[in-house]
Amino acid sequence: MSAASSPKSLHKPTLADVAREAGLATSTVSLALNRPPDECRLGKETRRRALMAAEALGYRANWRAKALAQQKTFTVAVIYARETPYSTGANEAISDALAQTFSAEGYYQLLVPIVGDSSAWRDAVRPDRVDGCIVLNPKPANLSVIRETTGLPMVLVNVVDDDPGLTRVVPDDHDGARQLTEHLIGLGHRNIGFYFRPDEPNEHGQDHFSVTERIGGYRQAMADAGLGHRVSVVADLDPAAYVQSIIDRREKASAVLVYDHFQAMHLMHCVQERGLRAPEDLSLGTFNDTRILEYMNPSLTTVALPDHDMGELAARRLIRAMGGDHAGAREVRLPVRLKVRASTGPVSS
Amino acid sequence: MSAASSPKSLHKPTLADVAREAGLATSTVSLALNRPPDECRLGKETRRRALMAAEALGYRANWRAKALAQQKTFTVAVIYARETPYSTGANEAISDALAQTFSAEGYYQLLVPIVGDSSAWRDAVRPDRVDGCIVLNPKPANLSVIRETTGLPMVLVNVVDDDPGLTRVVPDDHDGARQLTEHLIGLGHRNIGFYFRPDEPNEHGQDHFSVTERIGGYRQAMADAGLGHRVSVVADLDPAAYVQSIIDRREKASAVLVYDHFQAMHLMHCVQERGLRAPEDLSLGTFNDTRILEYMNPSLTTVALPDHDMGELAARRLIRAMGGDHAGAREVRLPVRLKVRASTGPVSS
DNA sequence: GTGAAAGCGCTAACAC
DNA sequence: GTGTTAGCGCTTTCAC
Repeated sequence: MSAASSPKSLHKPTLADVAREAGLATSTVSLALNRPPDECRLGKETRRRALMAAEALGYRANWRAKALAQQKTFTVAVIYARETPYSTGANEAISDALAQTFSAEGYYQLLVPIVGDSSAWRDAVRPDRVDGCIVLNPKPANLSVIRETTGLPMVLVNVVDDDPGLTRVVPDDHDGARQLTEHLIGLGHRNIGFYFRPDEPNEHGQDHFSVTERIGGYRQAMADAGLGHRVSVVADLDPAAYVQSIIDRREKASAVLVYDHFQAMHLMHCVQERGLRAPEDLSLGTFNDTRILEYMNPSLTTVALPDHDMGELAARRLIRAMGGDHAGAREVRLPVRLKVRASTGPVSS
Repeated sequence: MSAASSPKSLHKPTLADVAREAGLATSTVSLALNRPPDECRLGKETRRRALMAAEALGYRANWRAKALAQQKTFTVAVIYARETPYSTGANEAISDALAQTFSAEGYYQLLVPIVGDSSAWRDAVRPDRVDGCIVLNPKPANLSVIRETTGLPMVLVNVVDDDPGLTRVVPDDHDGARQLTEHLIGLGHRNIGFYFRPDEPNEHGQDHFSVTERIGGYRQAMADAGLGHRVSVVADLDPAAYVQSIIDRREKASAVLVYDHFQAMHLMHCVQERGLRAPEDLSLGTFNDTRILEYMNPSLTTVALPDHDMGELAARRLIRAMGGDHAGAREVRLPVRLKVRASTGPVSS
């Protein structure tokens, strides 16, 4: 009688309420509710009584209590950099796939923006708060902090890192750049540039790994075609200035790979503003396949990353890891696909 | 001695460990750790001992246990429709503001996509799981389900609804459409159309409220200018067909309001593909201010919604509501701003 | 097979 | 001021 909380009509029913209703012990009801019929020895009639009572009271196990008792939260943290808003452009399909997969598997997602001081967001990534975490698109500077986050199953998405202990899912950016470059070479281009505009001089002076990868693929394709001496990577001009340098012939380029879709759109804008035409005067190819690239005039040739697959695969790997299964390759590199559209054409000079 | 778990070096220290280390009771340590010095009567020396011990052991309160004991999770659910991926276009700044505000206030965000059967996501929105929820951009069909979610403080973002019990933060879409229409009228246009492409015939046949609002503002501005008879809302043609109807003169329009930025880009694409020029042959204005609209050629005139403010305000209102403070207007309508760019110009005929 | 009881780790009354 | 104790609601040994 001491701890017997009376089943006030507005009070959510607890396990104890159900047990009383069914005339059983709480432990018995708990078993009936959580274990598959075969996995526990429970009288058929007993089980039925328990289930009926729960049903009758509209019982739902209290999530908080369950989390404490089971030492699990069925929640994963999705850590992302605020500079590249969650699900923008490249991240859109990734995050959608994460959401789909995790909710299908009964996991909740805690959205954790990396913002400011690391102590703030590190708070969310603790074993008593989440069961695992996905790290989306981190820059090297953040990665080093994240790497220290011990004791949590973790999968990195879209990051190349040489720490062999970390599981990661990445797109084959290197190959994408190679494909795009070869496509341009195939169109007769010889003077092909790579344009990239760093976000901002960040503290650690390190760009996202994909910059390196894409430039690498570009260089290699150029070298393979005997055009190594024509390689030109420009990273210190704003789009308008870059276009000007092409017009002035200081920069010789009939085709340009642009680091990402965003910069490509910006560059295209400047190109047309200065009266150049694409692809007649300049061919433009880029990375990421967001739908709006089709709506540009001309529509943009781009390297499509396997966003959806990356998200789904990362989620599945994490779920497995949280289950204790750490098998499989540390780095999974997924293939990309070149989508040729109107912004790249034969060299015209 | 009975319940004294030995402080194994790899075991996370608990309150009991700290208490033992400090030679105090757990309750005392709990007070010292959680209450501001003035709010509780604790010996200066005692408090110091408690803090030192916690520090020494690297103690962090277990989140799960705290949640159970306090009946709070310091987590809010952010419910959004998967059809409009979280943070795409219009939502980008909203979700960023939510993230900023909530994390600054110590709240976690649970990301809850509305996908498929409502039972799946309703699971996340229970008082034992989260302390409150934000509902982003819901369509009427979902809204009715959400409305039943009882007992949770809730703030709707970007939805007009006549249920007086629900707090909501909305942009003044009606006024935006009015401003844009007046802008076009001011440029000499008389035949001004409104173009809108429904997503898909959804089950309930209801469009997002902003459709109604924007068309309403457009109609009103036309009527106010004595152009009521020229109102033409087209919703049953795809962009290409609509452009064709303009070329054929079946549709008389020298200017068009397009429902959103996405459809506007698509329409612009079709316009240019058919050899029309904007704004010379057709002026185009739209809604939502995502950066890429500037990169279009021509850049697009648009009605910018107060995304950031909406997000921040919604978060603050929810935090207040979770604290028990339900004061303030049920509907907060935030002003929008017209951004005139290159896609709208004087009528040329 | 079923039930009693001991936690999970913390907070909050209430004695002392 | 500080310690004792009783929960928060569920899971899970372990007797019976």
